[in-house]
Amino acid sequence: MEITKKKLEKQKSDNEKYLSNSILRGLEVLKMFSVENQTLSLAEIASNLGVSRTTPYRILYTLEECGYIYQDSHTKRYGLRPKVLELGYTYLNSLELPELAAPYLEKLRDETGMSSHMGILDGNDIVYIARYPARSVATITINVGSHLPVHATAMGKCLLAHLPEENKEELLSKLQVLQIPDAPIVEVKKLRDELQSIKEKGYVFHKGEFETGVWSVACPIFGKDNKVIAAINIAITQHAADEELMEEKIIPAVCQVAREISSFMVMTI
Amino acid sequence: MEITKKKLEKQKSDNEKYLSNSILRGLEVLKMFSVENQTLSLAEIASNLGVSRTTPYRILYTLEECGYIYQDSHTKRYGLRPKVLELGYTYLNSLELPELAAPYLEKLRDETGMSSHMGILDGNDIVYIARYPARSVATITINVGSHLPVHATAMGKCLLAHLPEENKEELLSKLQVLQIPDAPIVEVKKLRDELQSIKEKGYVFHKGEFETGVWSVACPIFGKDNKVIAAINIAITQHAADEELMEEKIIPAVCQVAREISSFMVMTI
DNA sequence: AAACTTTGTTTTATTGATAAAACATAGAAA
DNA sequence: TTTCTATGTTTTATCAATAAAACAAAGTTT
Repeated sequence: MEITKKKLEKQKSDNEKYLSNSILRGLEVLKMFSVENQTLSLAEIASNLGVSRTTPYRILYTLEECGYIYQDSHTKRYGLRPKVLELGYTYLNSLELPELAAPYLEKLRDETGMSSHMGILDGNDIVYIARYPARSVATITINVGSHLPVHATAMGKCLLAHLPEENKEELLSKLQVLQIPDAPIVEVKKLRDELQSIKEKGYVFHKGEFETGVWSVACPIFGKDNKVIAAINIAITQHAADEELMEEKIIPAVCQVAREISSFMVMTI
Repeated sequence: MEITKKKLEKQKSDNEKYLSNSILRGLEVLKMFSVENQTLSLAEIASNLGVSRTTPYRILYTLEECGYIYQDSHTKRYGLRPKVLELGYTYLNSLELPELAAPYLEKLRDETGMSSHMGILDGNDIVYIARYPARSVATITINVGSHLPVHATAMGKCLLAHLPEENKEELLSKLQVLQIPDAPIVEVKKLRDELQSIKEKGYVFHKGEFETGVWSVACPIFGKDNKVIAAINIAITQHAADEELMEEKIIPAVCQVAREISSFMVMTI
């Protein structure tokens, strides 16, 4: 009993000794709001955090005072304010990537009539950094800033396939250990074979799989030294998709635009 | 002496009693990174915060552990990671506004060859929520998420002019009290007259002024009940601008697109 | 090479954040 | 209505975050 407690304390002082609960929870609160939950009550926030209502009461006071959230004086419910954009945009603005690729992605969207995206690697995830939704009414709704497990998306696999061997293996073993919930199970051997064939073909064509109901064609973008730096894709809802069209027109179009972006990247960055 | 201290303590317990320093500083650290300062050292962050190095040391440890920042193992310097996008994009994704206006803003950009933007009101500020940069090389670089004082921009004045009287006066008095640094001095009487004429004309044409070297044409966007909900603009660097072109082509084009967006807003939202 | 400066990191006393409890209020159920 | 439950708010004891100081290591200046 004594020993167990000591061990736990030891672990804490090794791994979490400098973790700040206040900051952890403050950021968690900001991330708690979503398209589905645009407003939240104090009780909801407290329950989501798994703490008493005192803690978020103070956090919410602070965030409101800073202008990141507002409180409806009648319903007492909280919601995000535009100022939260300041937090992420400093990062996005520091990237040249989406800016430079914008005209190409728009062209691709207009040529195919489907939504085009760009994503980069962040740990085990693909992060969407640019998005040009199809002009049609029913469109794909994966937004800029979204994170998805790298092995669950066409863009992710595409990026993974073209990574240097050492980085690829490191990521694969991490994915196997984690076995991320809601994502497909990682069978490393199978995945490794798939990545090999992706690398040879130069593109990924997903018909459904993880992104249920979505067809997706992805290609890698290369920078200096022929290193993969990003991926682009075209996505369309399954019921609007046509296999022949995809094979004959869309895949070549995505590959073509990816090559154009890559050669532009090599020239500029 | 005694009394002064007591007074200060009283004030604190009234206004700041629930303010959390940890959260305040954590968010300040995230905002400290910029296009100019993409990486920062512990000492720089501590000095910017005006505190000892211990505090940011802990904050940075926490933010790194959460995946919002990284530390270069060699230089020891810190930088933002893509995960910070998660903080702001939940908000942007909850807005229909930029999504619905996108095709119109793109059209406007392509017709004029200049950068188009959309902004909304947030307290005393205009926040940019959509941006379509000109396809030319030298372009305006006011990014989505940027905040500017409402009376310093064409979009801001445009929005302000069409606000209901009570809200307008409330904002004007706030602006006068604050006298925001780096922004033009607010002479309420003069500004009120200007807003009146803006409301009659229906657009704002800025030749320079606060946004030095930038010409800008802004129009209001109206939603249900004819309430102003946003503004759009076209911006171009001064040396590329042409007064006759602006007057004859650009201003009518912006007004036309603004009307189109407004009538679409009334129909949909 | 020696002294100085700066930077990152660790330790400890003090200050501030948190949880539990108590309270107030409002809406739902009896 | 009365009771009950849920929610927001305030108070106080405990626990975590902070500043100051001390330390180690690297880079500069002398």
